[in-house]
Formats: sequence, structure tokens, C-alpha cells
Amino acid sequence: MARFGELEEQVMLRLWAVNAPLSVREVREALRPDRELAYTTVMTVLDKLHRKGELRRRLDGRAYRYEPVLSREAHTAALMRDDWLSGGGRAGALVHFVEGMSAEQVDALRDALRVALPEGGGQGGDAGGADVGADPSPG
Amino acid sequence: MARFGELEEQVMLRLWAVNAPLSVREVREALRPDRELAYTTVMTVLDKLHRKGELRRRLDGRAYRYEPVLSREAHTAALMRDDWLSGGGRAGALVHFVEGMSAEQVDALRDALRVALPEGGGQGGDAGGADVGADPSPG
DNA sequence: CGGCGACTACGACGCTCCGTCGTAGTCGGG
DNA sequence: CCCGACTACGACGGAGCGTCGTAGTCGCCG
Repeated sequence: MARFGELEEQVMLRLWAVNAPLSVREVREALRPDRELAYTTVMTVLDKLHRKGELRRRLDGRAYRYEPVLSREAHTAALMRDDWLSGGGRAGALVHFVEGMSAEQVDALRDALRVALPEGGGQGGDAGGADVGADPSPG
Repeated sequence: MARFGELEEQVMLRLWAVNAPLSVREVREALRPDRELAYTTVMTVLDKLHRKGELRRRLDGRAYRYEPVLSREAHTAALMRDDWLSGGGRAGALVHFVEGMSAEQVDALRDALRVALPEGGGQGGDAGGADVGADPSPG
């Protein structure tokens, strides 16, 4: 789950927006008039994203069509999870995270808990103050 | 909230671990025997981190002592928030995020909601399917 | 069959950031 | 006054990103 560069970000945004596999030419046109780029520039970026596993591609006639492997939401969640798991103090990090949220955002979080856990009976288990999961010590 | 490089990460880890302001020399020693680095290498990293606003420093005798501006948990939370806010589909991202959590981790999340929100009465407001907050469109 | 056009593969170059360090300057204590 | 500790400044190689040129491939149209 690497971060995107500036152009990579723009490309991903167009791909997520159309929600359909696009060819190099189509991506290039979707970038206009925001950016006037050479055909090969767009192709290189698409290719790098593909090699990095961020885009899937298939042949359509003579041209490849590219589409994101992950939805934008899933990708955002993956980045968040990466940060969360690679940082220590997982439980504490969560506390800081929700502390920085607005009321609506907290509501959205509660909704997410409901939506994501249909089982959601009432396992209000107390995790105590212990950290969640393994926490590799820095030494 | 920039990401850390490899050495930067190690330095931050030591600083967070001791939870006290350290001088260049002390940080260098804390890095050993893991890494044998020149004094100036450590100093440069500490200085860059300071310029980037990640470390605070104060003079102690002739030497500066450095300490993190944010706790490790707060820093992790800040990174997560950055990812979350800069990605679109905020509500959806949250759903994906909790979907990827283990049962204990979900418990920790619930705890975080309780701990961070003492008001936590029962504003079970329904945010609906709308996205949370502004979502800059990619055009 | 031959050439044109669309498309891909490969690689180059400048820029920025990171890790690594050398050197020079400064300042206080013995 | 000089030594030692510490800082400031800058240099350099490597990696990743944005940008593109060139060369190669392949099918269609005449």
C-alpha cells in the first residue's frame, strides 16, 4: 500500500470516478484540460501503477484497459489500517483518532460499526487497557 | 504530517520510548548497537525532523535536547486522519476499515468511542448514506 | 503487399527527498 | 590559549516520481 505521487493520484481519481476500465488514450483525455500530457507520460504512470499492483489491466483490441484493484474507499481504509498497524499503541491511537472527529464523523463511525457487523448483537466486551494485537518493540 | 524515512522512524521510536528529551549524542547511543552512525548523521536527521515540526528542541548547556511534538499514538492517529480526510467516500472508508478489523480490534474501537466521548449518552443519530464532511471532487 | 497509424516497451533526465558524512565555525572549561 | 564538544552547512549517491523521446509491433486500408 504505497502512497501515490501527484500525477498518480490524479490518474487514480479519474479511474475511480468513471468506474470503468479506461485505455491510456481515455485516461489522457480524462486528464484534460487540467493537464496536457504526452501519451507516453500517461502510459508510463499507468504502467507503474499496474506493476505496483494498484491497477488491473486487460487487453481490448490492441490497447490495454486499466482499472483500480481497490475501490477508493477500500484503498483509503487500507492506508489507514497500514498506519494504524505499523504505529504502536493501537488502542491509544484509536482514542486519539476518534477524539479528533466531529459529531457527524463520530455518528458515521457508529454507523460503520453497525453496517460492518451484522452479527452485532451486544458483545460489549471490555478490552481493558491492553494494547490490541502485537506491538513490535523498537529494540 | 509527512511520513518518516527509515532512519527517521528509528529515531522517533527511541525518542518515544524514553519519553524524555535527548541530545544528539544520546540518540546516537540509543541507536547502538543497531546502527553505528556518525554523530553528524544523527544530528542531521534530528535537525530535519525539527524543521519539519515533528520534534521540539531546547538548549541544555551547549547541546540541544530533542523530543517529539506528538506522542506516538497521536502521531499515528494524525496519519490515519490524513488518509481518511484526503480520501473520498469517508463513510464508506470507515466501513471498509472496521470490516478489516478483528473482534478484539473492534472491541478496542468501541472502547475508544466510550473513552473519548464521556457524553456518550445515546445520540444514535442516523447519518444516512451521505458522506461525512466535504468531499472535494476530482475535477 | 506495403505503408500509416495506434499502441506498447524501454530507457533517459531532472528534481526532490532520504541517508550518510566531512568540514568549518563556535563556545566554554582547564 | 587551546582542546573538545557541539552546531551549521553543504555534498553526494540512491530511489522514486513526472516527463517525454525513440524504437518496435501489429493490424487495417489502399
